[in-house]
Amino acid sequence: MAIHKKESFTNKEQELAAFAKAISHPARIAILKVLAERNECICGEIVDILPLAQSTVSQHLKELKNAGLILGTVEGPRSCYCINWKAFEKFMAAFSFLFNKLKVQNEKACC
Amino acid sequence: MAIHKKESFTNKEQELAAFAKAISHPARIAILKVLAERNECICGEIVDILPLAQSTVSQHLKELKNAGLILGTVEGPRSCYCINWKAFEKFMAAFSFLFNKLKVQNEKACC
DNA sequence: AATATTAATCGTATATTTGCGATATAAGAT
DNA sequence: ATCTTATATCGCAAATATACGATTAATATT
Repeated sequence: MAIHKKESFTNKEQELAAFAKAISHPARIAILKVLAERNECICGEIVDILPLAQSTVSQHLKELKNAGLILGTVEGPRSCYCINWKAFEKFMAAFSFLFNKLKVQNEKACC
Repeated sequence: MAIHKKESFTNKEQELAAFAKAISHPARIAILKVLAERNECICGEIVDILPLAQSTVSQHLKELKNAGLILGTVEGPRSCYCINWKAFEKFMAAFSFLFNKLKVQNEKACC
């Protein structure tokens, strides 16, 4: 790749892309689903549910956390995660804004 | 990676992830924006607008097309693209369904 | 027919992602 | 103090993604 071109795009474009990237893996979607189903914050449970090694799950959790989609706190020897609904709503709004706004304009396909 | 684990997840999880992956790059979001702004289907215009080489833009267009988010037809020596609103709506619905449905259940964060 | 224009594809270099085992860390239990 | 238990991190291998220039293909133009 040699040169990063992502910087040439707008902040909004980058933010939306980063959000999409965070949920662009089925494992991370599965994790979000588990976290959303139980209000109780889980962690090791996710490892049991997903067909992935503990280290891999931990890595996916880290990515989701870095993207701001989940919150995590240490509770003794275990970690408690949950969905950050606010971040989620923010991104959903940005998403809808970008594409619904535009949709009203034209609607019909041309090809 | 050696072993693909994506197959271990549900179809819905994979579809949603694939959709997210398609829009997980700022260049592709920028392309979608351009296509949505003009009902007229563009192609070479995108190359002029984006800070990327023609081959790179073509590659991004291909990915968007493969993901079903845009439609493309050849018009003589040029290609005409436009947004596939139906696919977009379908995925937006799946998206909202997955996360809004769950959101109603609990709403409050626990961490 | 020869040339220009437009876009797709090929080949290639580099970067990033994904996944795992091994190890480290940190707190609770014995 | 030692031993579990739970989780994060490190180091590595393999796969994918990103980007570009060069080439090809297909159609208009001259």
